[in-house]
Amino acid sequence: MNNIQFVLNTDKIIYTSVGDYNLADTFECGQAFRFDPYNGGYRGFIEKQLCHITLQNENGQNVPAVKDGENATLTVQLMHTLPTESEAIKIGQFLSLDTDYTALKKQFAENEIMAKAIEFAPGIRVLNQDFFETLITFIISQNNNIPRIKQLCDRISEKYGTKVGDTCAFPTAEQMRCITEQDYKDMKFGFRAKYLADAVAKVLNGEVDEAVVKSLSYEDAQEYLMQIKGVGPKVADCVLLFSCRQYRSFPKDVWIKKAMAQLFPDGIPKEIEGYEGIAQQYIFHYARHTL
DNA sequence: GCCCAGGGAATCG
DNA sequence: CGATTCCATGGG
Repeated sequence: MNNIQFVLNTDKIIYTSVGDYNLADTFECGQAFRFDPYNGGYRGFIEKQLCHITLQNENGQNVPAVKDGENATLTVQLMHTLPTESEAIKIGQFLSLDTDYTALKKQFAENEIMAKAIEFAPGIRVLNQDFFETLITFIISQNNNIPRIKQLCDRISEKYGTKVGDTCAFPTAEQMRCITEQDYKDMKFGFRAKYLADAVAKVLNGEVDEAVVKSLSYEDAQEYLMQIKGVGPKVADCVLLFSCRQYRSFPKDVWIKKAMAQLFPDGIPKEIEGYEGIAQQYIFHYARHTL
């Protein structure tokens, strides 16, 4: 892991020496559901704080993406509070600024097909999101499409989350304690209603504990999460990849199954071993836009 | 009306 | 075991 370099500037955190980052590819590739384009960048909650994220090139101009080797900056403006140093580090970790993607992609690209997938969206980063939010949003994601997943996540945030400015944070487990199965059905969550109720209950009573999940091996963590009704291998893999840094977790949705059969009929290439989850994001994006 | 969506549980052979 | 089938909802 790399050091995260940053400067604190009253209401902003400016991360320096950033390369290889595309905001749209990162925030709209289906790993996060509550970030939206805003004022030349993206806006959403990181560590419960409403953040405005922008990228600047070497001349300080706002840009949607920067390439490998470009000496760019990434600015996170906290919209309603002032940042501390420890928050800056956590936010940098959320944005995956502590992982050397240039080196990872060089390794992946030794495989020809991976090289093509990477070329299609080289600026994707796998975010390190909040555990509970990731668990709930990916239970919502099952047999569902991305626009409607976003809509349902927004709906539950507006009704139960903390209001901040003109938007709302995703609710905490405690804020979701009062929601009944019937409430979820009334909010059009359909057959996922009982799954959501079970997940919230198990987090609240400690049967599912974030610290335990993060202490377990990949296999044990996946099995542990699957004690929740409505959490199977795919949802568990998403939680482990997008909120627990289990980079060998490899979520297999309908797109990936299609893509793997077509692009990698002989199975997972050796070049991505140990980091299948990160490689998966390039393949997912490539498959969704070209197959 | 049909099909599908970042799946999983229940059921069946 | 693996393979169907059903589950709610909304968009195309």
